[in-house]
Amino acid sequence: MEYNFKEIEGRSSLYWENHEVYAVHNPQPGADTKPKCYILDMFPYPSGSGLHVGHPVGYIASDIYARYKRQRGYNVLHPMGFDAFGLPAEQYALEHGLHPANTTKQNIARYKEQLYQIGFCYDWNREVRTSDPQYYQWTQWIFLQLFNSWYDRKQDKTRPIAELEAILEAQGNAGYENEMPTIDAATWRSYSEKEKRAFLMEYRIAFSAYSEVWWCEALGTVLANDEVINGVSERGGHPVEKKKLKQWFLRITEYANRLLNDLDTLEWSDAMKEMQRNWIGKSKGALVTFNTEINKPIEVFTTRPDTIFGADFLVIAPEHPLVADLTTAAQQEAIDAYLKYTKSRSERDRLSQVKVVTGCFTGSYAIHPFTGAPLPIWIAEYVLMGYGTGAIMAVPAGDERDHAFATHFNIPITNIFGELYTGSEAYTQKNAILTNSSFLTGLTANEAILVAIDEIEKRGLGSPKTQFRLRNAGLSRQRYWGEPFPIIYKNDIAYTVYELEGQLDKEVLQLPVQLPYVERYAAGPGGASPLANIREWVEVGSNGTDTYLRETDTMPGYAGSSWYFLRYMDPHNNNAIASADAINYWQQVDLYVGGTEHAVGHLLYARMWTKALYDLGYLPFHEPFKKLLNQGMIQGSSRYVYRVKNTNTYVSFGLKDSYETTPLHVDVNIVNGLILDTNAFKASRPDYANAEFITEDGEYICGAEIEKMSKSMYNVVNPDAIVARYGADTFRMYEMFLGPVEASKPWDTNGIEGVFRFVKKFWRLFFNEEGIFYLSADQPTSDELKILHKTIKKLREDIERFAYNTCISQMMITVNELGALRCNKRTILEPLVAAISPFAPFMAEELWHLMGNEGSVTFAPYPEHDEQYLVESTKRYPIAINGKTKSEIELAIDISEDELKAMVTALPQMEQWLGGKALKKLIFVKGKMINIVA
RNA sequence: GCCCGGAUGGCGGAAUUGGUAGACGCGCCAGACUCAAAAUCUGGUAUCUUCACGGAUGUGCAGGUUCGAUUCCUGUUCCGGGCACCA
Repeated sequence: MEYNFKEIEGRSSLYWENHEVYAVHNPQPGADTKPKCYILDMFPYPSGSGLHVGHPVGYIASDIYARYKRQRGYNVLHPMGFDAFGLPAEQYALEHGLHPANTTKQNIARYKEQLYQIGFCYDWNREVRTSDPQYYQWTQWIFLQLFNSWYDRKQDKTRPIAELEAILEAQGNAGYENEMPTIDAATWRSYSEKEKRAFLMEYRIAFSAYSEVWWCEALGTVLANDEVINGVSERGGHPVEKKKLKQWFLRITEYANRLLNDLDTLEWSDAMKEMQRNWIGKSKGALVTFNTEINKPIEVFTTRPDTIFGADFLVIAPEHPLVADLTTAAQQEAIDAYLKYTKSRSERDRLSQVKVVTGCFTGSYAIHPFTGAPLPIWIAEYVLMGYGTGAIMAVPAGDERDHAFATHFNIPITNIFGELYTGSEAYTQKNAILTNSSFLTGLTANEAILVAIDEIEKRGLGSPKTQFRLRNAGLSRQRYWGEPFPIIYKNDIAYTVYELEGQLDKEVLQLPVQLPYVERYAAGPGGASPLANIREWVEVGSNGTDTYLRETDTMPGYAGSSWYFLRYMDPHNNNAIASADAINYWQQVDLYVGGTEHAVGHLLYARMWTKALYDLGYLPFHEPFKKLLNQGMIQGSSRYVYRVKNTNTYVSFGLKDSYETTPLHVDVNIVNGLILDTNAFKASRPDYANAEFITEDGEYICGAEIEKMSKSMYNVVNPDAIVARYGADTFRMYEMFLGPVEASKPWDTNGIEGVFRFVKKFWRLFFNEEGIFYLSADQPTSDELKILHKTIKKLREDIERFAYNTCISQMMITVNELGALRCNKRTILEPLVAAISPFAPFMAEELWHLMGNEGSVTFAPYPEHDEQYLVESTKRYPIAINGKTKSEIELAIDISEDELKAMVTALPQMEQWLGGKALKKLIFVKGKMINIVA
């Protein structure tokens, strides 16, 4: 029987479905069961264009591992779902008038169809969609936990806000100030409800605060930072302005240290950990207070307190609260102009244009805390209010930016590095011995830092301080297609829906707070979310004295994706995010597979949510993803045609240099290798219909280029077409055969033929010359056994290290060797079917049943190798002269060194190899090689 | 600028701990089968040199350590990714 993948794959799919082979069960607590293994893919955002061949790489890699682990006896949780809230769907809705709920549903259906045919062993009963109210009620629930929590810095732990209230009530906040002033219990008790709520807001993990957004009047919407380029909108180039809005944030900065330190416990790539470390950006330094002429002190943060005697001026951010006070009348006009300039600049602009030095003198001076020297105070855009204290002491001799600034504005520079400072550029290394630095003179940086901080503290000028680059995460979006906040403002004070119980109708206060249906997605008044337009939804009640209004912002994409791995454990639970039993059983994700583009966003937020839920007692673990595997990108291989200038004639690649041509992308799907299907080309676009070709030997040869796989390059290859032509098993294996999972590599449809041939050869081993399924019951030979056991050993080793490309190479070798031996013995082939099953599950399932086995090959134990079949009696040793291999010799494996030496030195070629020189040494590494040193 | 990763035949890649560089596949060449093609099968295929046996060179480049280096060290070039006036 010929290998007919369509029939085989249809039958296997049906079998899996009818027998619910992929259903995963949570065992009863305490039951004696298999060990668990949780293997997770980063769930996709279902875009309108479907999957291309680059998307499934990670899914196939994790699927192979999941199937392997099942065959090794694990209870494997391997689910899939959809990150279904998000901007593109809303943008599409704005442009086409289609409701995001509908387009999202359609896109998901398409994705599922594509995923289904590739044969992933997902338990679709556990599917989650972040836009499903049954799902997002728990996203809202977690938000409420975060709102109802604060961070206890002493215990380094998230605690319920009620416990903070009890502390305030009993003793005030002494010892628990965080960023707030100290108050005593009497003061707290004297506060009004509004004052108390405002005070607590400064402690909550999920809190609200004023913050700026980019508002674009012409587009009628709020824009993200990267949608604003050079002060205008990316789409359409419309003017944008900053608007101050009250927004929700997560106090992720409280977790900075733990997020940093716990990286050491994770099996992630060093690159990935490093990216997170950089993002968190811990730096140690000191806060130092500089008094000013007007007696309003400025606090600066510095990582180099050792260079304090080199401080020649201060720079504060344009947004610094003291700017107005410090500006003298003479400088007022210049400062106003500069502030106007910085207002027009996005933070991205301010941080990216490194070469341009701008700034403005306030007219005031600060007083150097040690020398008493007057230091001019400047404002400049390179100092950001959001980092440190928004003020720096500028040390031009030791900092490049400060140096450029001082040079640009002709500010005199104090040299504190002796000859190491040349005057033309700053000396930033820490190995200098300080000069001209009072009590620090003669010390190196690392010594001086300690001495300086000590002295600063002694004189009450400041204190050591650790600063993080990480900022609190914005949780508000002025958008429609996201989770509504379960928050209601009673007389402008934010309350959770639960807190208002008894004051409003029950339905209004229930989770989920449903996203209402809208017809229009345009922004609400003053840059508010589209939800603000729906008065009947927003205005949930009024009793004459109190007004109740819903929060109209929605949550960003990362809200739903920060905890989805928990929901898969118990996806239909209506009483909790997942039952405690389910969470205790499945625990951390053992293997998480996804792209590096989520290095900081998603992975950092998910880690923070996990830590908060752990602190609050909902989880028994504080890191979500134990091992992380990053799949590389699949690049596209573009094809070009060369149009002769001002004609409709196209010249083949090899002849194009004789003409003046314009290279044009041509759809890779109408090119076979490099040969263009000229008829398909003519049919592809009306303006190509009359195209003429200058060919080479009758063929039109295209040019080729490796580029990103994208629609605009016409190099997108759809997996559906590949599966239709070669079958899913071949597709799965070819994706893996291309190279290591982590590496980026170009897609080349041509190469798939090799894998397709291999699959057909594997299949043919099970059929006799008449095409009848036939396996022999004969005893296997030692050669056959050796092939089998060598293969099993290699497969097990390579699967464990995710080297699937070499697994497939090994199976190709195996099939070639068994084919040469015409081996059709059941004892050899049956274990091979089980062994290939993770890679080619459809074919394996079919063969498994043809061999008369009951049940699915999915649970067939993965074969084990037996060393006894791999023992060799002899070994072909390479003989090298001075490290260069010259010859080979076959020797008994257990030969002694003396025997070997006698044998080798007696070889007739010895004289020639030594070339007249004496034998200095003979190196023999047992089982490896022989080296003759002359 | 800083941090991380990488560079091996015409192409994708292999070599797991310092021990026969180029496994496996694509492509290409030759042959078998065929009226022919497709499919399939067999053999060859790093480079230079030699009629051949063989010899020399060879893992981005320049050095070093070692009996022996794709692998370790130093420097350097190029490519990819991330971060970026972060005080």
